[in-house]
Amino acid sequence: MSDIPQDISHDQYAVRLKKLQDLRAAGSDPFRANCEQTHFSGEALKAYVDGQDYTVPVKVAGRLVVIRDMGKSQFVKILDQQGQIQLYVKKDLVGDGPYAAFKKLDLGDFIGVEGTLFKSKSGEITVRVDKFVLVAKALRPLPEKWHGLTDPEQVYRQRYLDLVVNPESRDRLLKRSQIVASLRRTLAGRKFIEVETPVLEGVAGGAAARPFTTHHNALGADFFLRIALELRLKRLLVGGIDRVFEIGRVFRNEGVSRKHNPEFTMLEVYQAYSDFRGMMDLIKALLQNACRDVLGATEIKHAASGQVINFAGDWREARYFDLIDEAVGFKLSEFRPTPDYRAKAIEGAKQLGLEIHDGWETFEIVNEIFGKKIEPTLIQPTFVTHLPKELCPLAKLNQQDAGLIDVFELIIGGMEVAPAYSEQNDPAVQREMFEKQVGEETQNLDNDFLLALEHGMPPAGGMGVGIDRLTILLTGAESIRDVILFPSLRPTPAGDKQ
RNA sequence: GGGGCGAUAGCUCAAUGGUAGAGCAGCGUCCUUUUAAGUCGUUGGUUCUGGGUUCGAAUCCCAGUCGCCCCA
Repeated sequence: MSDIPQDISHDQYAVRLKKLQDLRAAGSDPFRANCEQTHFSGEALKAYVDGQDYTVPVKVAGRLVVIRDMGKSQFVKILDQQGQIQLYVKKDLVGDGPYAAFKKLDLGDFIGVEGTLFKSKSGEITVRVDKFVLVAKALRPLPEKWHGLTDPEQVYRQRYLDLVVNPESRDRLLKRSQIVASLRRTLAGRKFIEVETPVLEGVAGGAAARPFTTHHNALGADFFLRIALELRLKRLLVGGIDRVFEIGRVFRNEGVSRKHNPEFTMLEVYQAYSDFRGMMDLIKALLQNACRDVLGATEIKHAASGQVINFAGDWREARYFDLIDEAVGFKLSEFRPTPDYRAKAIEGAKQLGLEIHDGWETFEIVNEIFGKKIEPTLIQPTFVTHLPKELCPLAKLNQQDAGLIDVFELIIGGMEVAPAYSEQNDPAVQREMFEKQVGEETQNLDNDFLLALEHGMPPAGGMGVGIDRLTILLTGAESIRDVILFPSLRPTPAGDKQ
C-alpha cells in the first residue's frame, strides 16, 4: 500500500468502485435483494390528481438517468420499463445524512424511492421523495444523454445500453412485443392452437434455403436447424389439429443484410378445410388488428417511399403473370406453352436492363423481373396470386392451369410479408414435386413427411408471416437489425473485455 | 465473395504531415422547483492492431481486425 493518494478522479470505474467499497465499509448493501414498487413510471404519472399535490403516495424504482443538482435539492429522473419519471429530493425532507448519500449516487445506479406526487413549477408531474434506497450500484458510466449511443456495432453488441439511452429503441422492442401479442389474440379468437415443434431436424425442409448443421453427441447424429415450420405443422393437420400455428425461430445459412438475419422469426398458420383465399381473409384480420392494437390506426407512413400505406378496406389482388406482362410491355405469358417462352423471357428481362445468368431456368428469369421490377413498386398491400409452380413445391396446382399454383404472396411496402398456399395434400404429386426439387437444392427428401401425407391430410390453407419484416413495416425501422434485439454479428474473441 | 466508407477521451464529435481539442460524463466549488439546468475551476489519450515512408504520422502507404452501405 502506498501513502500517496492515487488520483482516480478521471477514472469513472475506479471512482464508482471506491464508492461501492465505502458503502460496504459503512455496512450498507450496494446490491439489495429487492425493493418495494407500487407503480411503474407511466402508472405513477397517471395516478396524479390535478390540484392535489403531495397527497398521492407512490413507490417507484428504476435507473438514474438524469441528475440536476441544485445544492440543497435535486431534480433527478429514473428510467423503468414504461419510461422516465422525475423525482425531487430535498435535503430538509430526507435529512442531512441521507441527502449526503444521495449526492454520492451516480448516473446509472438503480434506486427505489417512496414519496408523493406533485406538479413542479414548470408543470412536470414529479415524485417528492421522502425516502430512497440504492438497490444496485452501476460501476460503469452510461453513454452520453443527449446523442445517445450511435455506433451501430456498440448498439448491437451492448443493446442494453442502447435501450437505456435511446428511447426509440425501447419503443421498437415494446411494439414488437405488442405485434406478436396481437397476432396471438387474433388467432386465438379464431380457434387456432399454438404449438412448438423441433428446431433440430434430421431433414431441413419446407423452404429452399441452406441450413445450419450441428451435432448431437449422445445420438451420434448430425442435425440441421430448421429453415421453416411447415412440414411439422402439416403433420399436425394429419393428426387432426385443424387450426394450428407456431411462432418460432428459423435459421438460414445465407447472407446478412439490411433485410436478412441468419435467424429470424416466422409465424406459420394452417387451417384445415380452407385454402389460399381463406388465408387472404385471415391475414387481413391479423394485420388490421395488429395496426389498430399497436399504432391505433390503420394507416402508416412508409418511410422509404414517402407514401401512406392504408391497411383498411379491400386490398388489391393481381395475378403474377398479369403484372409480368405489364412490366415487360408485351404478353409474355401467352408464350408460356410455346418453345419461344425462354427467348421471350430473356428479351423481356433485357429490355428492362436486368442481368441474366446462363444457368437460370426460365421461371428464375421471369421471377427476376418480378423481384427487381415489380415487387419494389408494390407499396400498398397487394395479393399477388397464381405464381408459377416451380416457385413452391408444397402448393396445390391450379385447376385450370397446371403450370400455376393456388397461392398468394402479400407484398407491402415493396417487401414480401406473407406467402400463403392452398396446401398440396396429394402424396403422389407431393413426392413428384419434391423429387424435382431435390436435384437442384441442398435439402433432402423428407420421406417421413410423405408417409404422413399418405395417411391423409385435410385440404388446408397455410401461410407464413415474417415477424421481423412485419415489425419493420409497423415501426418504420430501416434495418432488420433494428427490430432484432441481438442481431447476428461476428463473435468477438473469447475473454475479450469492452 | 467484390466495391465503397468508417474506427480519435466513458459517450458524441473536431484536428489533412508540425505540442491531439471541444461538449456531455467524471473530479472539486456555488446554488432548495430544474427541463440538454446554471456557475467557477479541473482530470482524463495504446488516435482499432501490426508493419512501413518521413527529421516528424491521428493524418501518407501496406497488411490485418471489427462494423456500416451497395452489389452478387
